[in-house]
Amino acid sequence: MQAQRPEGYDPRAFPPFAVTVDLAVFTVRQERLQVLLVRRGQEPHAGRWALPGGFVLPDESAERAARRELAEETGLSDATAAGLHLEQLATYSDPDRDPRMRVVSVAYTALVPDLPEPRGGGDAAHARWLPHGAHGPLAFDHDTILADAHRRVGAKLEYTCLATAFCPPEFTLGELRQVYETVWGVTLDRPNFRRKVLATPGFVRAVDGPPRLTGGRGKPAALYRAGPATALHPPLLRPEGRTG
Amino acid sequence: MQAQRPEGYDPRAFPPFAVTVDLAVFTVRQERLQVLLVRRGQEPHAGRWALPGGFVLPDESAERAARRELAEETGLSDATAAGLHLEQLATYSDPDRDPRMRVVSVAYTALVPDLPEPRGGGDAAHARWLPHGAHGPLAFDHDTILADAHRRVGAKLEYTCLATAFCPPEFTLGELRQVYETVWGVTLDRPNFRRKVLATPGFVRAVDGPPRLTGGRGKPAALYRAGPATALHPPLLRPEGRTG
DNA sequence: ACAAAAGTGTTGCGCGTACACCCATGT
DNA sequence: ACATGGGTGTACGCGCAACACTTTTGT
Repeated sequence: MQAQRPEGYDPRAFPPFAVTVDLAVFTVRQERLQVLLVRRGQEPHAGRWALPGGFVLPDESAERAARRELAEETGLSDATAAGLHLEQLATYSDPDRDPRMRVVSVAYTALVPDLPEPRGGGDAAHARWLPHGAHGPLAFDHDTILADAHRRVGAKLEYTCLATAFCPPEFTLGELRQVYETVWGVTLDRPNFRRKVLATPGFVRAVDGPPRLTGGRGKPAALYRAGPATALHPPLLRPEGRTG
Repeated sequence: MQAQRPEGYDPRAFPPFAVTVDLAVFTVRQERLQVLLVRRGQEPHAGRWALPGGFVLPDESAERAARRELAEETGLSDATAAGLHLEQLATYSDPDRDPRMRVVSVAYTALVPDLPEPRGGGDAAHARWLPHGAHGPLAFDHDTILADAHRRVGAKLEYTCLATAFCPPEFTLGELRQVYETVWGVTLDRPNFRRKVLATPGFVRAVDGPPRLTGGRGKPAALYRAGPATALHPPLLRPEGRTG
């Protein structure tokens, strides 16, 4: 980019771009995929739901801005939010995506476990979890962003160990399987899923202490923690055809 | 992002961000992976190689800016450049990535066939193909961008039909295999590769007319064109372990 | 004759799929 | 007793890796 530059470096000489971050935050809750959304109070798109987000400040990277916004919107402490999985998705730059001015937005995807309902500390008073798809059309191009994020998350479950990011620190294999089934919208064969996960070194580590717990009815299940592995080899392919 | 906004909409009220695109353009040439680079004439990083790129104009999206720059740097007509594979990679926004001012750059990856050496029409006088790795440290954070691009391309070859983007309109299976071997840095079993490609519906279509051509010594090979398929199922996994 | 690359055949193993079956708990 | 979910075992089949082998060109 810095190859040849038509004029000097007076910042005012460049078209005024605003740079923001948008967050597509997912969780699995009540056997449904849920998205963190805020309700817009002003035009444009007043009354619609939108992805949380905000401006990138002059001295922070987009990643830092995204993590800051994530902490604010979820109402978690910065320390807790620092441990959440956050990943850059894509940048949306259509000149008309915001009618007010030129806004380029770097979208991030976050995967969080089943957190308490966000009682935002001040800034994000009405950030709420909504089931994915159970909200009307979102503001701006956020429907596109959300669809891209969902596709990305579904694809990454196939070849990474990302699914543990949806789970609490200790979880059962049934809960982990629930993540896959919810995100993909399919049902998986329980025995095969179990073998697949346990056969992948570093995916999960068994908790040896009290090796069982109940999730309601049925036989108590062993507990596991996320392992050090990040990649999944060979991949855990979802049934049926492609997603794209 | 537009959820709550601290002040009005005077563009001057926002920190001055410049938004640019950087291009990681790959080709396979002489059995090597080559990258399109420009030499910097001014500080900072004068004399170093850098990725081609430029500013996003006020009324164009980043994608359009990238395609415009691609046409300029390769010296191709807009019509030809419009057919090239272009894909958003990621956005780089470290506050210190450019010492002059705050520059947020959206990086794109392009895969092109073995084009004639770019004799840039004016703007890009010294854009050149260099073998990947045969250039010193690049300017700014372009080493990071290039490494990310290479990793992305390698991964996408596994589960997409993208490899044909490196090939001319008609190509032999040997040339297609060369793409995989060059990008991955491995050697593939020829018979198995052939079967794998031909068994994937829509990956390639045989050219029936004059069904052979010579690439030097050896038996003449049948010619193929890229098919309509974009995904590759099941994937064509590279040998050995992961890339990350 | 030899090298080099295309194309065909064949075999065996690994892994995933699809089941059947037992175990432990709540109602 | 029965439903529900956890955990173990097993058999079938597809896909791929790893060869051997033939064909067609250039030198």
